[in-house]
Amino acid sequence: MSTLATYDESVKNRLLASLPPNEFERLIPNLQPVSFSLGEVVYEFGGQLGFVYFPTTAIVSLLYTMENGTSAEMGLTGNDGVVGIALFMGGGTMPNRAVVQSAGGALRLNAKVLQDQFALGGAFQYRLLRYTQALITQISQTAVCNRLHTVEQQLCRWLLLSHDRVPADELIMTQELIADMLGVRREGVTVAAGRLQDIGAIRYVRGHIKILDRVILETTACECYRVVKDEFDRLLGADDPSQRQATLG
Amino acid sequence: MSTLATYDESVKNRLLASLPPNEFERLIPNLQPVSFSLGEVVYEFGGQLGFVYFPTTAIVSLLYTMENGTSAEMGLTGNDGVVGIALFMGGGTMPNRAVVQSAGGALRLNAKVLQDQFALGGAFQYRLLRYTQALITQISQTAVCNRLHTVEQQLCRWLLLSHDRVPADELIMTQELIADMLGVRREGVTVAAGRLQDIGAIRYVRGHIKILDRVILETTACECYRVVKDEFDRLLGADDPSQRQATLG
DNA sequence: AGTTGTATGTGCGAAAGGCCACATAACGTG
DNA sequence: CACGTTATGTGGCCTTTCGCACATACAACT
Repeated sequence: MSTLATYDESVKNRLLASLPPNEFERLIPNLQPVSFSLGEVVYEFGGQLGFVYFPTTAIVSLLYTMENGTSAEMGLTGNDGVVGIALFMGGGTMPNRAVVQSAGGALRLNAKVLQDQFALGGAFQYRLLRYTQALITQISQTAVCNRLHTVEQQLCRWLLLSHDRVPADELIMTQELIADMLGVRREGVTVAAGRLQDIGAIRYVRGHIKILDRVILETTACECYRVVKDEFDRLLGADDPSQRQATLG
Repeated sequence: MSTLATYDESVKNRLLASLPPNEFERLIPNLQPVSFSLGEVVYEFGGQLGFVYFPTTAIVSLLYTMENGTSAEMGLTGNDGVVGIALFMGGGTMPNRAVVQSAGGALRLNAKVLQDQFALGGAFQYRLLRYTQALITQISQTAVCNRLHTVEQQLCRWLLLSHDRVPADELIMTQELIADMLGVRREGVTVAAGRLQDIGAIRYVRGHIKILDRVILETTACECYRVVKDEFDRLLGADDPSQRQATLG
């Protein structure tokens, strides 16, 4: 019934693309391309997941929502990772929501297949766990950033993280939504974005943000962006599966 | 050379105690009891770990330190978990520090043995990953809490989390150190702690904090404490390894 | 072209928390 | 028991952010 994913589509997700050929090809017949629209909810607080998703062009935000309705973003997953880590970590559900922050495609993988492949302990397991560790770093740094840095710094960090995960220089995102992500007021974002526009780092019109100068953004951002970026590069970049024995036949 | 851990000591760590007898007994000969003093650094930013540690009576804080020296706590590990997840998650190092927040004992396990046992994919792997997921929840909730809640609420959350992990009603901890953990000023803690003392929740004298009334603390705390507590109970409480196939012979 | 909805800009007062300076109080040590 | 050290208490001033109210501006559709 469902369309099968092609090789070309599957390599767009860097986690999948980093797998050795035999594991990669074993997965392809189980991957189904899906399309996410802006604002779509991938999973809800405590909701059981039937699939994990490997974004190709979509970006998904992990959001925590408080009882009083305020929310904040913990992390971002793009074509570098996977949404739904609770399925292989063993908990089944997570106490947060995953919302599509940038429309695009993803490849979904059935939970049962995922768990079977994970249990084999090969490069797939290794990659999934390393990605999870990178995600932990991102969440941690977000926590610190929330505590210690200004809205402007956080906005820069957020713009850079998002920009890293889309192919274009334009982000489709209103200031209102960014405010929700950062857990601040919309007005605070307006003011900070206005400053960034004044110094020529970005230009924005009604929900369309153009990244003009990454260098300015990087110098205006707090160190948090770089720490997260470096750790992602370290953990997901150079492929060195020899660091761990492959228990694969 | 090193003393071996006894059965009685090993069951004091709940993660170890939850293992089926065959896996538990296989680990015991590899566990060495160690003793941590207050303030001792278990591992540094980026430092290679030779061991993981299963606290029995000690409590270990995971701290992020900024370039300007300010720091904040991401999570807390007591006898419910393990310190050094980077060793089985595959990254080797983590960009944070682990500091002993409450002196006490732990059991250490050699990295190589850990990885070999982890690769077997049995209940041990299952438990370690579930604990890691619980830790992710704790870190995430800390992030949100930092963003949205008052120092007083955070102090309550912190006192409750710490109290859950020690056998006594007294915490050995100065307000200065608590301020570092929460990423706030020492004076802010003084004021908040003063209020909690006024309403009869705690009593403190020079680094000795007595928990007098948990109910008051729980009502004064934000929801964050309960969310984390519930998730820990769900993930680490009832033992149901049948949710995942044991690939053990 | 006008209307409507959504997005953004701006200006207050209030609150929380940061930074600084210093006062008090407990404890240990000689 | 005098002293220095460490821990806690307090106040004053400043910055950041919040919360609210409302002004403007762009975009799409009739």
